[in-house]
Amino acid sequence: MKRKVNIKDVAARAKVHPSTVSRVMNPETRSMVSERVADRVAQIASEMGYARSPLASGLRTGRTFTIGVIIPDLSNPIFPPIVRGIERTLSAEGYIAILADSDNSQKGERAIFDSMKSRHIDGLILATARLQDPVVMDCIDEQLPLVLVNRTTDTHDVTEVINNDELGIQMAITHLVELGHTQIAFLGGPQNTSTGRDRYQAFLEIARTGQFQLDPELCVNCAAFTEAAGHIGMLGILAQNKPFSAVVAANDLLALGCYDALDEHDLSCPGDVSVTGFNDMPYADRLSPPLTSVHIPLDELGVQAANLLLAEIRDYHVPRVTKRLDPKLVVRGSTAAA
Amino acid sequence: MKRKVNIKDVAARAKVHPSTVSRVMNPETRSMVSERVADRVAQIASEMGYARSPLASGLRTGRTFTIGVIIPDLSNPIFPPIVRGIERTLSAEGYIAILADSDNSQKGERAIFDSMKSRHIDGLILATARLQDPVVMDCIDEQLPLVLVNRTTDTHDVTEVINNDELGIQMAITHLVELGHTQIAFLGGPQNTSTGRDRYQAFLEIARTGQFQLDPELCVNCAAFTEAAGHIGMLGILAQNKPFSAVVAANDLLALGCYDALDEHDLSCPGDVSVTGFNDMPYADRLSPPLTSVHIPLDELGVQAANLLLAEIRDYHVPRVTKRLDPKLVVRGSTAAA
DNA sequence: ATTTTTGCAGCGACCGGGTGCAGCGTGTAA
DNA sequence: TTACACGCTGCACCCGGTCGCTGCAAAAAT
Repeated sequence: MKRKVNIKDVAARAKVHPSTVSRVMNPETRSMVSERVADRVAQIASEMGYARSPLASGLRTGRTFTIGVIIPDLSNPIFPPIVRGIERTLSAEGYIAILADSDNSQKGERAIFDSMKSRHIDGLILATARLQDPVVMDCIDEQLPLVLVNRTTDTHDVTEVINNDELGIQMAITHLVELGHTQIAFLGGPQNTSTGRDRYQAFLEIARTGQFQLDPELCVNCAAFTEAAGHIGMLGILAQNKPFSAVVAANDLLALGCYDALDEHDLSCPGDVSVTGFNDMPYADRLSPPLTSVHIPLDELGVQAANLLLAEIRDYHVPRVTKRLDPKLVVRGSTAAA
Repeated sequence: MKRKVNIKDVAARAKVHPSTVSRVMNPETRSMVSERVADRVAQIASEMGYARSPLASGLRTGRTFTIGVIIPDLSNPIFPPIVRGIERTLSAEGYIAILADSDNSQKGERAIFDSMKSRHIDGLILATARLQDPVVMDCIDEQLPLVLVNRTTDTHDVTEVINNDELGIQMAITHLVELGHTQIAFLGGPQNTSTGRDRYQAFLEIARTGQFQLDPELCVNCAAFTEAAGHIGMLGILAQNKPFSAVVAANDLLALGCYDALDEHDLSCPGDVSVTGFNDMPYADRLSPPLTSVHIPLDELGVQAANLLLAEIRDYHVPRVTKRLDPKLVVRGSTAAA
């Protein structure tokens, strides 16, 4: 391993004090050095291939230009686009992302968080939040900049970038009603997540406006946002032998599980039952049938989260905001007239 | 921000020298301290909530327990499972992954690599490799542990975990031949990547054994592993107006582009043309039609890559190996008898 | 001409741990 | 009783930048 050139090497060659080199190499302090000296030092530094060590400077300053990103499940196709948006935005500002998958476990999340904390991350982007989430409290206690993405919590005063779920559910229902559906089932997600709860609440809320017939027994909340859970949930709905002609799923993966359950009951989609998803995951247009879904600007979610976090890092006292991005409905082959 | 307890605080409370605490807290040096003292110090440290700072120790030792992971495109669905396998394996050993997406650009990859280098990563997992890749050379020059995953290079003496592409292509062809296809087209990938080249070469190789009719003009290599490129490539094949009844695509996304092109020519799959993909991306079974594809153990690819890297970190002089995992063919609805 | 201000670069402690070496006390063999 | 070995702990310096302070000289103000 070739020895790296350090600040002292540059200083010696430029016949200045190491601290002068330090000031030159740091954009924020460069103005403290006369232009003549600065240029010469910068020149020599680049000739010698000098690169600042974020480790050393981080040790002194407490800032590492490192951001933690915790997601619940990388194999859920909505997260890669979000992560990508985050990563792209952060790296443009000189930050890097350390990514971890909590595997949907509280314990895992805790361990990851501790490991990240010990590494002195400058901020955290959390996509795993439960409605009550100890990690969120910890961040607030320690004044660690935090942004929630996709999901939110019951804790106030946290910056978050989420989808407008109520609007999304509204659009799905309106679409189905316009197609003439009057008996609509709901396949929901885990109620300890904001996405699960909010979409469920929105469904109930809109039902109350009387656009369609609400049957509480046709509303089933699944244990997880997975195909398997959706499958089980949908079987539960079908087992009741009640009439319905459409299903609003709180998530695309649930909708896929729903496809399976319908298949098993020899029901066709959209012939017998129309299905709407939520998230518009990549390749939703390629599914069989192509899934009508509520499209969320995933990449944008990531970009905004990263930008808000950077703002909070620069000044911890910026006001906490909730960015609610509007989704749009993408109509495809899984919905048809009643 | 509450001040963190450091090694000196613990030392003072335990009435020992800081260096003793240091030795106790580091598993590798703990044996240098008598068991009595070690237990007491460890006890006090945990009471005080002491956590070692990887930054500080990294500065001294040059080891940061941080691994760089560079992938070409996180939105390509084969990468999330690989990343997940990597991340899971690394974190179990106390390492963390810093993830970056090179966006398929050499320049981007370079910049990311430099940034990672300056952060003193202990090793690098690269999924972006071109056949000639300067980053690979750099790693060797600097003796930075490196493992290539999914793709390989022309450079020797690099540890790599890749799929057995020849076997995969072989299985796809055999399947089609058994279905009675005699005129088979090939939709290849970029020839500056190993996966692009190897799959193409395998196709030519197997053609030479005479199992089917090879028409070089029915072999088109696309500019990228994307749907758009596959679409264009397939249109090129169709434009020749030559007879063929099956297409072997070097990648699932190319196969999707192929679906589109067939659609535009009012050809049905598998009715008029059978299509095989490669990678068996998540939800390939959900596509319309469900894609017959060569399944690669993606998660396992990541796990093995991480383990090999850890071995190389522990001892840089372990022999370089090439792990070639065997794929298997998953037959679905996109292939049918000729 | 003298004092005051201002700008610039040097100095050295410091961040939080790691590590070679010295010193010390005890045990053991000669 | 002396010599030597050995196990443990303390000491001091190191890693690579950063930053408050100081001193100095030139510029500006009086």
